[in-house]
Amino acid sequence: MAVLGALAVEDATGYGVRQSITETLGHFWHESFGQIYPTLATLEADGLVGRTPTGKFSITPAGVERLTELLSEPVEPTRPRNGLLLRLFFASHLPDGMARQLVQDARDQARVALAGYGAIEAEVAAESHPDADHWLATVRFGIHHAQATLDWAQETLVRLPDGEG
Amino acid sequence: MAVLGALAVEDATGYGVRQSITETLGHFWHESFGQIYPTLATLEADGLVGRTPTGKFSITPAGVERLTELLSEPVEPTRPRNGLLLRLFFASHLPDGMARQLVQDARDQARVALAGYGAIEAEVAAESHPDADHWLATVRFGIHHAQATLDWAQETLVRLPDGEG
DNA sequence: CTTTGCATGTAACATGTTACATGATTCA
DNA sequence: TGAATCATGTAACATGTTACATGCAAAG
Repeated sequence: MAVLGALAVEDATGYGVRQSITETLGHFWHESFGQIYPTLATLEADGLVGRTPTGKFSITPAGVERLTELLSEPVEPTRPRNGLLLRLFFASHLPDGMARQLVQDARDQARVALAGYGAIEAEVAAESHPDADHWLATVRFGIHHAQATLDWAQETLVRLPDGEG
Repeated sequence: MAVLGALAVEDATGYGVRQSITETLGHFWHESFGQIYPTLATLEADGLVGRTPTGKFSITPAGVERLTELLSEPVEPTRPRNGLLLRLFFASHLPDGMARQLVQDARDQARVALAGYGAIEAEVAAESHPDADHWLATVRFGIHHAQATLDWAQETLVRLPDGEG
């Protein structure tokens, strides 16, 4: 889905697909290197992607159809694995002060993320691409959640007694 | 880490460990069935857990030490896989109205989650367990993020033109 | 002329899920 | 007595990551 989607936006080499996924979808999706090339090979064999004269991969009409099909499948719920919350839950077994440190780190990361999203938001808004509305929606999701983490961290730092485990 | 942590809270059978993880840690952690039993076997072989006379697993002093060690390891960043945002990003290839539907579904789920968290929050606050502060912090995280999803969904529904792909 | 980035791929490894198999106990 | 829940485990399968191997091109 991610590979076909990336190619639906623009033609690219396998390397380029990976860059698109890392840079553009990076905030909400990832694909490892070892999956992209085999996937492209399969897609090509199935006639869902072809090659341009310059050697780039290019999505075919059948590929576009398949993409729509894939996107229409129900969203499968993600299984959570939040290492921060797991540690916080068992914080009584953590060395003194470490729980607090973890929350501070999360706060700092949220601040950085927030700044990054702000830049992307401005960029997308300026571009006026036909898909800008949807792209903006994904960025706004990131902003809301980064802000939530920031608010939570600040609230939690007030609530957790200083120097506590 | 999750299995040792669960046993640090109370003795349990393998089945019970799974229940603890599903019910108590469920909002931020999961372990599949096929992992818990092999893990328990390894932990027992390593002397990190033992058995009570009633057959339940019980964490040993060495196990507690190991738990602290594990919890002290750096939080490894999770690789994102957000099916909702992926679909939204490529929404121009989605059938008409489906993007809107996805956001509405997310909003409804966030509302349900929020109500659930509220109940848990009240419950934890009432218990006055020594770890209540930390447990509350994890619940508050869920509340902040569910609220973020709710706010985002409402904002997005206003921004996305009606009946749009 | 050498380092960085572009480009392609594979194979070994690690992780994680599902389905199956089995049986005891409890409750209606 | 039959269904649901408790309880334990394994084996096949699916998924996903890392390290390795290779080579070209551009920039400094």
